Amino acid sequence: MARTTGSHSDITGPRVRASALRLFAKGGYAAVSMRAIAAEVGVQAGALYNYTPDKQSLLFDLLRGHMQELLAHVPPLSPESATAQLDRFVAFHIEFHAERPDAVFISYMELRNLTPENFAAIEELRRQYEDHLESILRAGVASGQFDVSDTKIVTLAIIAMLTGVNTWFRAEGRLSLDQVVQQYGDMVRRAVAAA
Amino acid sequence: MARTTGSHSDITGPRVRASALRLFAKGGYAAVSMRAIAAEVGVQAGALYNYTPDKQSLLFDLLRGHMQELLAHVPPLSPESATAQLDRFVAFHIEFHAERPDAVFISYMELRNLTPENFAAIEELRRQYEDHLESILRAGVASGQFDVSDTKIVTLAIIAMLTGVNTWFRAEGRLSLDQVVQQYGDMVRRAVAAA
DNA sequence: TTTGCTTTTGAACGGACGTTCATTAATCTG
DNA sequence: CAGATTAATGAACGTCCGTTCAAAAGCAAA
Repeated sequence: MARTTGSHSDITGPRVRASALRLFAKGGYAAVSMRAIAAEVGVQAGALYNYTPDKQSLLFDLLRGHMQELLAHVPPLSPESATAQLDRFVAFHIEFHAERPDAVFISYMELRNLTPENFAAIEELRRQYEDHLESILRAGVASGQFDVSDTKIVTLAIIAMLTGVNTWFRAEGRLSLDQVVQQYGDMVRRAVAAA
Repeated sequence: MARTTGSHSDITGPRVRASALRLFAKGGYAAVSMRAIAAEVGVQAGALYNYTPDKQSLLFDLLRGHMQELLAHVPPLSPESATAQLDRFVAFHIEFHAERPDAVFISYMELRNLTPENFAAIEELRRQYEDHLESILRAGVASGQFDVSDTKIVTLAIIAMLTGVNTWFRAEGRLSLDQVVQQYGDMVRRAVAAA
């Protein structure tokens, strides 16, 4: 046997990435073999190398793609009030992350399995995202809407809190995503608002 | 060669656990081999099996030990004001976690490498810790000191925020641990305080 | 229908993995 | 000092790993 009937790179390529994402999220990069990914796609291990030069690139491409999509969708800074922008950021972060639990998970868990160069590239994208939120906080401090003594720390605290939603939120659970967004919006607003 | 001069289980045992903790935190459970742990201890791989029945037990014992120590040290509920108890909890959580970055790290990252039974045991300990914070929040709501509509969510949000400190805090950094505790105490207090 | 391109197979490579165990040396007990 | 106990070695087990590649087969254009 060799090429199989109906095989096309336009179909197999996305399936390779989807299976790798799912399996890396479930079992961890180091514990998932190329053969396991191939089995889910329905090909032999050798065929994966038509779609990635190696296993490391497969991981890196997934993380970079996720971070680039995150940056592409974050609501841009605007002349609106800082409070409105912060509300919008909270809603965006929770909703965007809720739609991509696997990608979010590996973006936090598999950083240490990147080569140093690949790690640095992802960290740079993450820093850009953090800077975005910090800009909103700075604007609020400047306008007197927020009372925050250290915008860097509060940035990291807010992002950690929001991303934590992914560890427990289930669409079929007690609360709707909208309710979660409301609750976290309240907490964040109160944590930074000027008296 | 066989038994080496100066070898004692009282010495080697702790060194095995310390090396496993350090290497699991640095490289991940799946990526760290028994031979790598043995090399750091200074023995052959076979000698590790005097101290653990297998690799999985080594991981589980580290996680369980960490969670048990956490529960043993958390300030007990008291008749104090809820606000004071919450402040104390925030300080405790940040300080306890800052002292054990490796154990904290593997307790979050390596859960999926536990067998289902071992995972359930750790989750139960974690639940106890979360319940402790939620009891403080409930007490504050009952006394009118806190305004929190969903104590479960706020519990998870606070713990995620506090644990996030470990991802960036460095003792030699810009802020002292005391300053960090103050900042997070402020944020948490404002996020839950009644108007 | 032929030709060239695309896609996959399946075997093979060397190496690393967790774990076991007979053997042996060091240490402790009395 | 002798015997019992403890602790480690080092080789071996079967298995799986990431990756390579010649060969083969499906597909598309002429």
